[in-house]
Amino acid sequence: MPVTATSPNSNRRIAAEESELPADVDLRGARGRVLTAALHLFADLGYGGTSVRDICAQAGVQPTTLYAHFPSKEDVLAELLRIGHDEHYRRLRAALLEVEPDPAVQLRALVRAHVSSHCSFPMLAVVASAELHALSQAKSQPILAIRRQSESLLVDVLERGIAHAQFQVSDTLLTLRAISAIGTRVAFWFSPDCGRSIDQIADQFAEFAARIVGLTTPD
Amino acid sequence: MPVTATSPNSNRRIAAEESELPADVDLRGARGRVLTAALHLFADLGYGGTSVRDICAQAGVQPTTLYAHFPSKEDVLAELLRIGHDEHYRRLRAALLEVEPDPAVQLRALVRAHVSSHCSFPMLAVVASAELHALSQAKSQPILAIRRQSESLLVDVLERGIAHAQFQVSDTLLTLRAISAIGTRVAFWFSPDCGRSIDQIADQFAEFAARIVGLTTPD
DNA sequence: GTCTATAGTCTGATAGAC
DNA sequence: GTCTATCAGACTATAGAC
Repeated sequence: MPVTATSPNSNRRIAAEESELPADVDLRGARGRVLTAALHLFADLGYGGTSVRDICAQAGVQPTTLYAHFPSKEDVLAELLRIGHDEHYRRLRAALLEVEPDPAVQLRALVRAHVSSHCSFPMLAVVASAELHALSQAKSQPILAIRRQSESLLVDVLERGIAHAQFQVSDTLLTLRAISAIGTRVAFWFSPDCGRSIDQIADQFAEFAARIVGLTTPD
Repeated sequence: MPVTATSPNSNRRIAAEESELPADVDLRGARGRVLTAALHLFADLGYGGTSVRDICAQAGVQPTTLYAHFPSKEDVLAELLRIGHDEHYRRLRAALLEVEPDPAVQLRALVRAHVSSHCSFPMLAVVASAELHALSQAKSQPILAIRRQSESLLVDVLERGIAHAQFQVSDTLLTLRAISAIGTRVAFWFSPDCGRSIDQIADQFAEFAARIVGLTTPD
């Protein structure tokens, strides 16, 4: 397949134009509209580049209505990050539960879930990976805890694959970093118009992860 | 090697504490101090989270001195992004010129340069990958041009490797994205204290890139 | 819960002395 | 080129009516 859709002249940091929040988030009412508006603006302009007025204007409410639902602008970001990290962790865990306990199979399942989660919620993922630093230590702590849980799912699979001599890997941390990075960056360039389905991308990157740990594919 | 140094409780988006600018940047005088201060603050807090007053306070000059050297705060960011992209491109090109014209060798050389560049200038790299969106279209255009040049170096190598049937790759764009992502994310977690040297990381990730394109290593 | 009005602060940027 | 002084507007958040 040729190289296309390389987002040539735009300096937008996210290719996706639309984005959903996970199904369990209540989008009705002002609170939901504020969350949706904040998600779009934080993804596009960053937390610091977005004002409470911007969020409320896009949500179709007055600038003060935000404060009826959230203590502060920072808490809106914290809630979006919590939603995103929670959904991501649940998808990873669900993917693991669906497959047989073979490290190679589990690795592919985890990477597929990691990648498809970033494709399904690109704005949440961009905000999660680019705006966490805007949160105070106190508010980022529970989110970092979820992130560590998700990371440990992959670490455990890598370590089991290494212990079973299925994976040829000399440095677990670097392997973790490389495989994670591939998925993390997807959120920034994926768009439904990129010519590949989410499943195609997830399968391809699961294959790359398998190759990284030294699994060879029967062609 | 075990998993360590996973930056447990910090929500800083960059692990590196110190960062140099490339050697050809003049750090003497107020202009250099403003650039250095802005680099640290943009990397840590983002463009929108940093004020002109913050930059000048850290640089040890009065808030107006910035305007003697740059037309605006945005131009400070633009200059940092230009420096970073320029240095990155020159390192990629130099790496290519040093090796024999074999796609497998060239791929490893490019990835080593890509990774070591992000390790050597992590703050520049973080700002480049996380703050480009803060620039207006007009000011981001020349920077995006450099980025496309750098990207095409890797694309060309991938396409030659595929044409020579050395690489087993079915989707060039996804391969490009995966390999680029591994290097891009390094800037966010690398620190001299992470227990690996820049060369070790660059070599390991060059090996991962080789595996991704289907090259098998003679163990 | 949503509004109008606004407090108090910080913002990027400029004018003009030296 | 660096300073002091400052403008005009935008910022987050609050008070209080309905």
